[in-house]
Amino acid sequence: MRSSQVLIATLKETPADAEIISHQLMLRAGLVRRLASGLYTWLPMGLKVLRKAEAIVRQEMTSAGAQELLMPSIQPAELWQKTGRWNKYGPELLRLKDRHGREFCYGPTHEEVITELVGQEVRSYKQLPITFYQIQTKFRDEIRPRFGLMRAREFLMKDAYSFHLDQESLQQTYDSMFAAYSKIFERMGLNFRPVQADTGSIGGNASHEFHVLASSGEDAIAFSSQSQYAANVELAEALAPRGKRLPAVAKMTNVDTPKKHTIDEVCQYLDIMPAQCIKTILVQGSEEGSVVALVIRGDHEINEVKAEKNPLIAAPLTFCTPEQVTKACGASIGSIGPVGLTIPLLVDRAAANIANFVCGANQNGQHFSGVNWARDLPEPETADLRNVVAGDPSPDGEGVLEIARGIEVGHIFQLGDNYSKKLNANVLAESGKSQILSMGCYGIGVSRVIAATIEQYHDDRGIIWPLALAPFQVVLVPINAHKSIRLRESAEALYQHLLDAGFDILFDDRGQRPGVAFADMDLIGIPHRLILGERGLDNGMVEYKCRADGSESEFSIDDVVVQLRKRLNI
RNA sequence: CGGGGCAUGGCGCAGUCUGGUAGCGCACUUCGCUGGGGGUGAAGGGGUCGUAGGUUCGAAUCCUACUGUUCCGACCA
Repeated sequence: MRSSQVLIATLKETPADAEIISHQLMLRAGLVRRLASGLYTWLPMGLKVLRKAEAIVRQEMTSAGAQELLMPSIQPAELWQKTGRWNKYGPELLRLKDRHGREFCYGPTHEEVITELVGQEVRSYKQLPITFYQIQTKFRDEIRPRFGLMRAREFLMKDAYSFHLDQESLQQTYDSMFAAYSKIFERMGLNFRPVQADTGSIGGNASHEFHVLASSGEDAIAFSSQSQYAANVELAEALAPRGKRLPAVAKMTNVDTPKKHTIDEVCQYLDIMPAQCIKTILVQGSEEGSVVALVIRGDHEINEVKAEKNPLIAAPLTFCTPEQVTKACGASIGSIGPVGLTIPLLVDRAAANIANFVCGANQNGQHFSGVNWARDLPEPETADLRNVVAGDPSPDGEGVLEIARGIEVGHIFQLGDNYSKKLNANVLAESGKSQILSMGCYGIGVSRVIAATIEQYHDDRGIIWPLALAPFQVVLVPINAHKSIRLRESAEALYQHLLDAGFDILFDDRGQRPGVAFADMDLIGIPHRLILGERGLDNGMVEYKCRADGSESEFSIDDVVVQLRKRLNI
């Protein structure tokens, strides 16, 4: 393609509202433009990239045996009412009415539609298992869209759904989707990790997320230094400490801690480490109006996902109001402790393992020190309530955990029969009886993958596309073509030659000054650059530069196809 | 939802405090010189100063309301 025929909408300056690097570079390279909060137009150059990502996804879905279809982006409320999600989904669901006053939503996901469809169209066990996928625009009315395309409201998603008679078949498709996802992200050239994940409100047996590793990632993932174990921190189990609790030597005493509320303040005031304190957090219990105390070590954090799974605790996890706190323990936030509490107490394994600790005294401005379980208060009921931290033992017993940041680009679930039951999706089984289908669902945030890729591959000049996602594989820049008919003709001929040889090539025929052309192409991130100038032409040579490592070389024009193929690894 | 910032040409910003009819850089158009990492000179085009009210002889500037947008928070014991 000729650059004079593609919109090259590069920006010299960084737009003020772009915070993270991928957002800045997508705007600067002219891949996208913002229309409204969380809504973006894909410009031609950006769309080329998006289509390449889509193509990879399509190929791997097809070879994993999934069939492509396309469902409407607008869905009737009725379907969502049947599964109960019309009420449950909350304000993220964009609801709308047509001219007759019928209610619809803009689909944030398509479980309802596909389940309904399969329930109608698939009648016999002989047609199973079956997997469908689509690449469709979704809309989720995020509380706070941010980071450009990373957390946009409208985004492009590949979603696949599989249908089965039994768990074994579901597991098989799940495994092949897992493999297909790995293949997809490998082909894109991404540094990624599959991790065990929480199934969230959807429920189900198994779930994995695929994360692109990047320091700007919104998720924390834990992985073992020695084994294959990897999990979202939301899920990663914090094992009980191996060592025995130290003996209770200190005497429990009441200490004044005026106006010291946070763990940090108390620790500084008493000159102790946060690990010697415990913090007590009051949350709503699962019974209406009840309150439960959660106890963790001072240097740890509550894991909401784990906590709300506890039968005593209300989901979603809700912290108590100041009034409830005062009523339950007689002190306000900052002075709560487990000693003498009459409400149910759940203690994290690590917090249960410390001795001679400091905690709130349930009296404002007072803490206890030298407190010990089984002496000053009963031996506690323990639970896993905290986020794992780096250095914790790996839950599989091998190695210790490390923590990294990740961008979630894919998520696969075993849904079971949650949706099929409610939408009555069943088939006749071999026995002649009708049977509810069991389901899996598999998503990839295609537009997010693009942003994640840029987070991983850029430098101070711009984007450095992995070959598989680059808008063009090669760019040909003629230098000073305006001055020389010979050069113009040679450049045209070379362009045609490379086109015929099957390269995905951009011919920069804009006639810009070399500096401008180079800067634009570096910003856009085309992996391989050929430069044709008078100098080289005299010797029948063309210059080559690699975007990723900056290496330069020169080779004969006659040899250019061979040389490029070598560098493109084809 | 709570708190803060911002809104002036396509982009980045100044001007607002102290009211007098809008400016800079980049980009864009034309012409010249130049031509291997965002060159240069000249001449141009482009702005209801977010919207609506109000104060005033006069409002980008002061007041009120609204809208948009963005950042932080919604893990706090």
